[in-house]
Amino acid sequence: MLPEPLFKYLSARTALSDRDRRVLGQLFDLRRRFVADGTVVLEPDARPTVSILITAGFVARYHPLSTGTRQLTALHIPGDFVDLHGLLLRQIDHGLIALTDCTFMTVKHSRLREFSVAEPSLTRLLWMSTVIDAAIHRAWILAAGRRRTEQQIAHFLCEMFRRLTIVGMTNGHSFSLPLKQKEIAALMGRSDVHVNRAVQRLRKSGLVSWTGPHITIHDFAALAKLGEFDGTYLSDRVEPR
Amino acid sequence: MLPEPLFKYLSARTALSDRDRRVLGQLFDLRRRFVADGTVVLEPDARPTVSILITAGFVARYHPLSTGTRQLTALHIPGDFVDLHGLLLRQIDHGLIALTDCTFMTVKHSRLREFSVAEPSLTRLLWMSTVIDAAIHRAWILAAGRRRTEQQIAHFLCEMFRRLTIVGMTNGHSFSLPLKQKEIAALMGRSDVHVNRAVQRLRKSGLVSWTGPHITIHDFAALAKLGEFDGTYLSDRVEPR
DNA sequence: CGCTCGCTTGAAATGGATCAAACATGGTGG
DNA sequence: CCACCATGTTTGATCCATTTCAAGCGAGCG
Repeated sequence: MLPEPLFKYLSARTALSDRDRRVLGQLFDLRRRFVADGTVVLEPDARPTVSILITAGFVARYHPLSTGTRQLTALHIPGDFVDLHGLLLRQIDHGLIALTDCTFMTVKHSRLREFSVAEPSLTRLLWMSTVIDAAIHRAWILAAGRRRTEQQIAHFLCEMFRRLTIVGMTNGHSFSLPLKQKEIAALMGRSDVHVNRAVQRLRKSGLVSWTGPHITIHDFAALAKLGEFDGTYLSDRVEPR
Repeated sequence: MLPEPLFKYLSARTALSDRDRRVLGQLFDLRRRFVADGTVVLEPDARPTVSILITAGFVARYHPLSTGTRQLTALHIPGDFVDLHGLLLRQIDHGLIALTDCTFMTVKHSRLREFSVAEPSLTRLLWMSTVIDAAIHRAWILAAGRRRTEQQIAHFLCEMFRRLTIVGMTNGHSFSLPLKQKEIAALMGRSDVHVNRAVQRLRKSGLVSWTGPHITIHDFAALAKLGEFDGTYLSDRVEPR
């Protein structure tokens, strides 16, 4: 069966027929993979032969730094194909690390290659998902260039809220973001101390409640304005393909 | 005929047969497009029906800011397909602006869709080019995050040198980068004044000569070390597909 | 010759990094 | 049940990177 989060991810962007669902579902290997919080899912110089779909948990792309630490450059959630890149590029430029306990499904690259011959229209949907990733990257470049960390985090919260909503992981205006502030800092490319202060300022502004992993956005419009968030790049609307 | 820069771009990543060359070449519309420096090639909310390949000149992706200015988030050079995104996503989240006089070739989306049915293997090559774009974006997120401006620029120079070399636009250790410092600042997400000072420091370090658009890298290895540049993400090696 | 544009310089204000320590927590073993 | 530890969050102080505003410089061009 087509994993539920992927179904939601795709359904938010295009109409899927029953056949599409069935055919896509047949892509995946039967065995699921479970990994614990903190596991390196893919080493930076690996040459994987399978692609990974997240069905539960959070995963980050990381780049090793000369200081020995890692900078995170992307955050992936259930429904995200984290490693289609490996199908197109033999050598991967980054690693993947689980930020929570996770469940994956996998697809063999050989299977994906057959699929691209047999199902060009559905293949374009997978292609689309990598293009959305790129759009998200550009939004992050933009946000990183913006002046205040507070705005950058506001933007990040808006994005996560929208992405999590698509896969059904929000509850009203609330959602769970099981990341340490240190990890958020690594994602924002800022120091953890500074991120902490920015978070506190956001809380004081009354736009969001944020205790531990539990986040509630009280005023999405205002938060979006603060972070200059425009969700167009997430392409979450139903369109013909 | 297959445009020369695209041929070089692809050849650096995979082996192309004569047939591949011919079939790819037939993708493009016969008419070329010429646009002048400063032209907005694509408005941020456009819904293009063609994709654009750069055959000459430099193009940037931009995002309008609330201040009325534009931040640039990517720089594209000859051989780059700048707008395959439009094929996969109906609504574009950013604009394209010519930073120099440019020449383009275009492909109709309808043509690309047929192509993806008829030529799945070559389609994966186009897909690959969008995945490389994403990898470049991640490298920029990284550079914008933890690095000082000087290092960020060093990284940028290394990347441009490698990318321009692939499409045959370097001459020994020299190349032409016809961008104003203001535009480079917009790409780096930094102020123009600060970029200027960082450039001066780079010049003083003796690693590069840089007068106007003319850049010479005297010590690539040292520059790469400074900018923590690892070109893996550009995937410029010949690999089977 | 004077104007414009892009590059350069200076000084003041601020955001963010870094180092170091205090303050929660929940979890563990005694 | 409590003392203790580990982990994550918060606070404070200092230093440096970067922005902003403002003005000077130089080359190319009508």
